[in-house]
Amino acid sequence: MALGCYSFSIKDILTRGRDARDNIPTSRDLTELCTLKLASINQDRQTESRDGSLRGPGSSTSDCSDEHNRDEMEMKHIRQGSISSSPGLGDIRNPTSESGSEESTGEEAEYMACKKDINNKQPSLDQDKQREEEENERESSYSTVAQSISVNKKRSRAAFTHTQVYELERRFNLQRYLSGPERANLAGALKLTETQVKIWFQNRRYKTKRRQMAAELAACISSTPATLAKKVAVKILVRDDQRRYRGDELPSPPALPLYPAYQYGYNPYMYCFQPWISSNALCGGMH
DNA sequence: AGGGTCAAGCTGTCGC
DNA sequence: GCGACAGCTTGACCCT
Repeated sequence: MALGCYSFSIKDILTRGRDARDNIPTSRDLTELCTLKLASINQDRQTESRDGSLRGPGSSTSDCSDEHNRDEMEMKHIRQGSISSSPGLGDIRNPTSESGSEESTGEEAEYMACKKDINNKQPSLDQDKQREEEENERESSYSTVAQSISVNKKRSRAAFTHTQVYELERRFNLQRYLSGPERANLAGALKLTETQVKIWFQNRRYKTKRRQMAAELAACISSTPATLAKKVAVKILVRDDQRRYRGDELPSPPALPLYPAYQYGYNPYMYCFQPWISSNALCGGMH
């Protein structure tokens, strides 16, 4: 059955729309898409490295030394503030690290509330320097604000500075996985915690994967719906006014359970098509 | 108000 | 058992 090529779960139905929208590049995404292009080049090498020996590419011994040397050089540049387009890196401050804890706190929530106005007024990368100056001003008063306000348990989300994100993105383009020392170096240079760097890379990998899957799916569906529809195998029952099969040769519908998969305890919508299947497998499988 | 984004939370898996 | 990962989900923030 042709429709079997597209199996899906209820969960997919509920979330696919959002993922598809994720694939639509916003103005902010345009920058990311440029960097993703380079990232995809490195992906295979990183994936090979990751799947190769130890878990995690950064753990591979040969890569580790090279990457580590490069890492040291990068960190040296960062500490010297010599990286183009990222002025004032040495001034990077992070609210969570300022609070002395890896977890988000109520203090941070207060900080973020203060930060909100600035972020609204300074959305452009061109104004990064001015924004960071204002952030530094604000952060100097942050500690006193945090001390004076009772702890609010409401969960808050740390917003990394443009410079921090820039450096994270730049590093992500170089390598999708970081070893422990590399992560520690990067975290130290960006004034983030190792956990924050680790989580950022996890989220970034997942984001990239989601967009790739959505793009492949969209491209495949838009290019082949007619083809898929044509590839339904149908037995010719009558040709030239003559029956081609005897009655007992035809499968009787009641003999075929409607959803046989149910009998074996797995989702009938999931048995054929995985949404992350490659475009080759999806498009080429029917030819 | 509703939807998008994203850091962080949660769960299960895997290698050591 | 621990740490890192994937694959989501949650909740706060932001934009229109």
